[in-house]
Amino acid sequence: MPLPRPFFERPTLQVARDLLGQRLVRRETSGKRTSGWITETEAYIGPQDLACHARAGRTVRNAAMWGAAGHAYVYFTYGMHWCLNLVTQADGFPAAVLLRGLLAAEGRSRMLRRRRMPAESVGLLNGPAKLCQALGIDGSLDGHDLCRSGARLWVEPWLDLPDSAVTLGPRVGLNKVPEPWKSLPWRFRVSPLLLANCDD
DNA sequence: CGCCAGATCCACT
DNA sequence: GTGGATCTGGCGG
Repeated sequence: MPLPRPFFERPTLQVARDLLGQRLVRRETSGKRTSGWITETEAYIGPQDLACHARAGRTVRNAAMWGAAGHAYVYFTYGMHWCLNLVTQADGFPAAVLLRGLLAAEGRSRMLRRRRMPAESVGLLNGPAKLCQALGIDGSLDGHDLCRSGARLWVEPWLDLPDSAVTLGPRVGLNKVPEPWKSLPWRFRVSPLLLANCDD
């Protein structure tokens, strides 16, 4: 059962926090599943957030972020990478959660193959572009409804983590973004100690 | 280990 | 024409 739309309609920081420990599931045309537990997220909230793609208003690229919660916002960057966001809050307000890291759950060998990595390797899903490549997520899923039955991509409830298992920090890769946006603690991670025994 | 250049597109200015 | 919510491999300490 996918997480329902009301989960995503809440404040973005809450959604980013609560997505940790839940499971992102991708169903391919073959019907096969690949999935992973969410270990790292970032919140991007509104036109005034100067790190958010919506800072310059609504564009073709960021249109999905302005739409209803519970949809995917998938964008292309650096000439070769896709990144996945989950749209939050009210229809008409641009906000989303960037997924930055997963722990492999189902379909590890297929994910390794898509990433062209040998078996036994680490670093399979620890990055926003890596997890998209591993799960086969690209621009064709931009605007995809994660809450509809028959979705190709959705989030399943799994673990509810206590606050003691969550670490906050500044968002990553915001080189030219001015303060205070650059340093706001809007990055959420499952505490590294809890993942110390886990490979990807 | 850490630092950094190069890869490689496309939406936006 | 520009530069990015990134990744990888190469190089030096």
